[in-house]
Amino acid sequence: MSAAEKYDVFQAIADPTRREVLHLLATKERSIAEITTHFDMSRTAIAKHLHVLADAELVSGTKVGREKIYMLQPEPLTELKQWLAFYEQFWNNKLTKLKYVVEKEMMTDTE
Amino acid sequence: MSAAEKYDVFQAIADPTRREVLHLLATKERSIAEITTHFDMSRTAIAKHLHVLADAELVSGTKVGREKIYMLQPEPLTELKQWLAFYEQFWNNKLTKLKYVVEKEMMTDTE
DNA sequence: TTGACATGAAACCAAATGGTTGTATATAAT
DNA sequence: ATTATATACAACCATTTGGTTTCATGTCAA
Repeated sequence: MSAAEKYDVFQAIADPTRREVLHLLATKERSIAEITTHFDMSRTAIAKHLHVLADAELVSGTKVGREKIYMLQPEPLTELKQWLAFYEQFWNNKLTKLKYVVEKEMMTDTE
Repeated sequence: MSAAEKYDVFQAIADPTRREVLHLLATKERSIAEITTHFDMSRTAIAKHLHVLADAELVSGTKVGREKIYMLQPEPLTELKQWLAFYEQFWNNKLTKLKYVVEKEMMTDTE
């Protein structure tokens, strides 16, 4: 069961419906039908979204009887976290500069 | 100059070219032409990507002479960070379990 | 002022995306 | 055995996306 790797994490989370699905699966495992009840679209559409998420390995599904139960697999989000970490230094710099300015102002104001 | 808000951060970073553009702008401000030299596509295509990024407020451009200089605006990434933070608790749980196992092994190994 | 340069904007296009409906198959319940 | 349920899969469709080419405009340099 290798990943076709057609979709990566970035693409997978780009769609708001898929983010909502992830959020639902964060609470607990759910069947396709159960997930569908939370949306205003067909079961097939949701199944497709789940395939995209599974392709990005953000969820995994196992067949239980006639149901397919999907569960969250958050590991691939580490890639996103690492990507973000690189940019954090930039907005942290801004905050640092701001903090410096504020503190300087406080000193000149109060003394 | 309000945001048309057609694109959000999630969509903006979904495209690998746009992520590369962001990475380039992290180093320094650059003109459209300069950015284009790093890619194998037309200047117009890059300009479109920059519009998407600008729409998501991840970059801003100012005209200087006949050039348009774009710079990184990392602030909207905080939204992404917050989104991620929610899911971190899940994979942290897994890591915590792993850490526990490792430490337990170390103790039994070294003492 | 004339030409080269940098961009803007419009028209166009193929492929991908996000949805639908319809049909088939496997499992559960009566 | 029959019916209802849960899903799979294929075909189809409209819109969006990511790219192109072409033409117009503004600015810099000679």
